[in-house]
Amino acid sequence: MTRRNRADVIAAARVLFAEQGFHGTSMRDLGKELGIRGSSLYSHVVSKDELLVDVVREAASRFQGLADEVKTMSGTATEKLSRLVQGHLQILVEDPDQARTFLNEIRFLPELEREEAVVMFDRYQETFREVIEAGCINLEFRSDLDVSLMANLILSLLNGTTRWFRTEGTLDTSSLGNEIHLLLTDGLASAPKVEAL
Amino acid sequence: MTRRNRADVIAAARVLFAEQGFHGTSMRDLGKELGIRGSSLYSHVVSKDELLVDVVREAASRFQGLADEVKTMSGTATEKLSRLVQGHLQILVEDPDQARTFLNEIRFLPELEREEAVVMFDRYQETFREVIEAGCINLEFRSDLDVSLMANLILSLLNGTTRWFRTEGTLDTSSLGNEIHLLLTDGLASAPKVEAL
DNA sequence: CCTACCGATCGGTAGG
DNA sequence: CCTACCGATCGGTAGG
Repeated sequence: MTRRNRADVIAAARVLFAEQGFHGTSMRDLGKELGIRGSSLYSHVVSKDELLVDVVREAASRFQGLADEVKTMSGTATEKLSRLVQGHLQILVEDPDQARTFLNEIRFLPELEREEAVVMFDRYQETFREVIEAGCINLEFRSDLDVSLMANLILSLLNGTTRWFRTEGTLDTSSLGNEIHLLLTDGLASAPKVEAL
Repeated sequence: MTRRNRADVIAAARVLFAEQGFHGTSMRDLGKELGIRGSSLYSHVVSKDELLVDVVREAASRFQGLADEVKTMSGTATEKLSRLVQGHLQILVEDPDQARTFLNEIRFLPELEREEAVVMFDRYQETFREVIEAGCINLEFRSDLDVSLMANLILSLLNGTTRWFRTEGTLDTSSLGNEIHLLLTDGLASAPKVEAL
């Protein structure tokens, strides 16, 4: 085994913060995961808090990237929503530990960084609101929708998948995305929709 | 101030476990919340674990109660789903701290109690599956639905509301329930549905 | 319900 | 990256 670097330490933090929580993980736990002493981590990192900050920031930047992509994308609101759903799921699935740490441990960040993360996530959520709003205006979606409520509901649904969706199962990620998008646009009900003119 | 009892200690645990997490809350924190020493809690409770067990069990029993109600209820699948949505939300809203502790801290239970809680929650989720399944069979819902996937998605959406829904806002709980039920059955899309014969 | 205390563990530092 | 160590805090007990 070669020497560990900062990236290794952050990788261990993603895993253990996701599994045991930030407060349930000690620096010695992280060291054990890497085969070194807890105190040795301080040659790579200045504090335990910093590790959480790093994991949350890398997740936030992924979400930001998706938002930027959708903002410059052409297509209907339905297509943009589909891309948001698929892209969001992809981020959750590509690194589930990073995603779970982001979702569950964000509240344990130092105040300044927590506020920063909250602002970032609201900017991200704003993209959802814009897409839904556009769909309401051009009548792809019901025009009486509570836009920010719907954004909250959609994100709740997507983020909740981290609690039970496993790529090892029979359903792959893009199929899950299709199912979710269909549920969001058409619902569970069986009657086929009449096409709007 | 009169002497505190076991119920007071559990009440404090609901609040602090929800806000700071199980591992982020010390017995001294709980004592401070009640205006007594941390060590004094041990005249009401045998361990810190026991507090988490109690909070999780009381939440689980509420969900079980809702499941029992719906199982003996008459009506269409759509009506039963609506009752599950409203009832589930009511439980989350009536004691948000209890609900958040149940949802987020369940993984920190001692193994035996954790498995017990997982079984309980699956029994509860089974009620959702039964209602969806019935709706698929009688064509209220699309007959090709992946039933257990839909149950997971619906519960993800409902449980996610604990992260942002506040009763102090403009939207009351039953209106939220109506919005969610409408989203689940009919989706976002604007075209009116053709009635099934 | 309190004081006084236990051994274990915490995040982190010094010095190599 | 290690050993040795710091003061603070942890869950919990004894004895009143």
